[in-house]
Amino acid sequence: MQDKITIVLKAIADPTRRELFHALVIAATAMPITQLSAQFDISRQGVTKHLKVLDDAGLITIETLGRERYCKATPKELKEIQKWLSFYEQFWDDKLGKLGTFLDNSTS
Amino acid sequence: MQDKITIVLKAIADPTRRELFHALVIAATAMPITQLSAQFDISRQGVTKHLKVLDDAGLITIETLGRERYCKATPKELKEIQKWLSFYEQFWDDKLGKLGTFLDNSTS
DNA sequence: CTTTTACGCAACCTAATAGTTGCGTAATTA
DNA sequence: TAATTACGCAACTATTAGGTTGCGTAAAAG
Repeated sequence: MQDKITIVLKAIADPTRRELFHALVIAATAMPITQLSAQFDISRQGVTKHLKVLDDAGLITIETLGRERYCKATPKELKEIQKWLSFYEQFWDDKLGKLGTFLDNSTS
Repeated sequence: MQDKITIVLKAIADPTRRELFHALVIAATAMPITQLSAQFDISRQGVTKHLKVLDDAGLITIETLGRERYCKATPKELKEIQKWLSFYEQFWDDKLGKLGTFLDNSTS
């Protein structure tokens, strides 16, 4: 299977999914799928598929209430990316320009 | 066309490309394609394709010297992701739990 | 009870991705 | 000069992704 970081990165790599996620974050309230998809010009099913991907990545949570399914953003999961990035920060302003080989304690 | 952040995120969303990028970062020296691809169990052409994607994202640079093409990592471009993430940091530990609507000054 | 609404499931289409192999060519080595 | 090496280009294949439509069903509204 795919590892966590790959799932999260793939989820936010799609611009439509970033928009969906963003809409949920700034809404700051849970929103049913139909209401959410009204803001986008793709079909409800298209939105549902994207939400599935976001859900699998842990970036949103979905809760059923009656016939509606309320989605809300869980941005905390973005820390996964922050964690991945953190290893490379040390190389950003090439403080460590040409130092040969480092200990490889980071994953992929 | 796709915007910058999408290109960068898609580039690092693939595990093989993250490995290639990582290998170049820790090598801390430019490396010809064949030498680099020797560390991977996909074909040279497969590696070349991935390098093209990383190059387009600005995550590596490639320089031709004689018959060889030297690749080196340019991790600075990861700042693009950091920038995207920064907007959502404020929501991480739900400091701003249920505050209604915020100003939407971030992109997608 | 009937109608509408919100949804999931499944089938389908198309385009993009990750990978391959074969071949040509320019640079290096023998 | 001849052989080898490093590479790009192109064609091909299989799988995944983003999107659609149609249909069934359970909940809510009339």
